[in-house]
Amino acid sequence: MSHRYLILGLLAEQPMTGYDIRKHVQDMLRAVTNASYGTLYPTLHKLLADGAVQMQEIEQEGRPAKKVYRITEVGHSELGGWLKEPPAADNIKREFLLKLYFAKNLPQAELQRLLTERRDATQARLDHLCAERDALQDSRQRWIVDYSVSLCRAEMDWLTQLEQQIDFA
Amino acid sequence: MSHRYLILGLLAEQPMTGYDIRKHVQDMLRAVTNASYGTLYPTLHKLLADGAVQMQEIEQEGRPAKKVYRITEVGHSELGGWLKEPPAADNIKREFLLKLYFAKNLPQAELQRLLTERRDATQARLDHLCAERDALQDSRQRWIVDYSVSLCRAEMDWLTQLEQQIDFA
DNA sequence: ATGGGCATGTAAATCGTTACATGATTCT
DNA sequence: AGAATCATGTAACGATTTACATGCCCAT
Repeated sequence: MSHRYLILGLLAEQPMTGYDIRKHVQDMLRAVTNASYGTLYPTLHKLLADGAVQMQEIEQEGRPAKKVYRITEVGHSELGGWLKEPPAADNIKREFLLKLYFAKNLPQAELQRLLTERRDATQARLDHLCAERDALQDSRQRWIVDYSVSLCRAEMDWLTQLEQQIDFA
Repeated sequence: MSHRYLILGLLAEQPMTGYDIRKHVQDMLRAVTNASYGTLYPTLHKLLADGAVQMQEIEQEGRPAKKVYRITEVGHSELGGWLKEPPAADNIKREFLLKLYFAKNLPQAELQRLLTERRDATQARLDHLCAERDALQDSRQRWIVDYSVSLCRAEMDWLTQLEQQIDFA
């Protein structure tokens, strides 16, 4: 997935800095991507060079100026074109699952640790999502969070079953 | 995720060709990665150069020889080391979700099409997984398939709810 | 004073996809 | 005849991560 459209779409809602975009990615769009600054800033620069976004430097007291980006007409039409195309298939890498798959080469204690840590991480994520969800007014944002919540819950249930199977084995 | 360990792990179970590995990825390990030949073959060559795997050319009648790879002691110990480390976080790209997030810039018809196509794809995947599951003897393989089934079901439920919300809006 | 949040970025290295190229066999 | 399966690979390109570099403010 090109992060180009991620940025364009976010800027279509409101002007933002690169830092803001990164936060949105971490907060709302975790289930979409995990883009870091190393991806985001260069893409922003490219978008600027292509005329799809504009940049305005805002002076701040006591800290360096920040660069606020906003989408242009060019950017809008590019976004529109992309939205109409069918989405690319999901691309997912789950190292955790791979280790589980190879678990027979592992002592039981290690296997249990793997599952426990996964459970803890998933639970933490679920808690965070649920807390976040209540604060949202925007329905689309709720859709995305609900998606993540559903998947987390499904994974928790699966983990529970798995742990039982392993305990009785 | 380095596909290095994926290959090592598969070869730890039985010797295979690059082609076989690719099939395993498509069949059992869809939820883990989607690596293609362009990743797999070069990684295999690297592993061979590093002495982590061995290669044996098997002549075949009526078709070109195939190259069967098997893991070495070096490879085993590298795999063992990797297995003990905590897994990297999931790395996820879901363009579909991103388009949904930006759906307010889209006419309702497009939105519905997006959801319908997703539903169809997910259902097809679910059917395939369920059929596959019944044929499995290996419990670890069932774990992975069960994981995928759980997530697919959760997504189907979420889609149903979403579609209802949109119809009444 | 230490760590976290705000805020920007770059460079190197690696990772991965896509599209191409080849060729025989078997199934429909 | 045409498609699928078996079987190998490469090259070009694009995407992404990681680690680094900088610097101020605020709270503990």
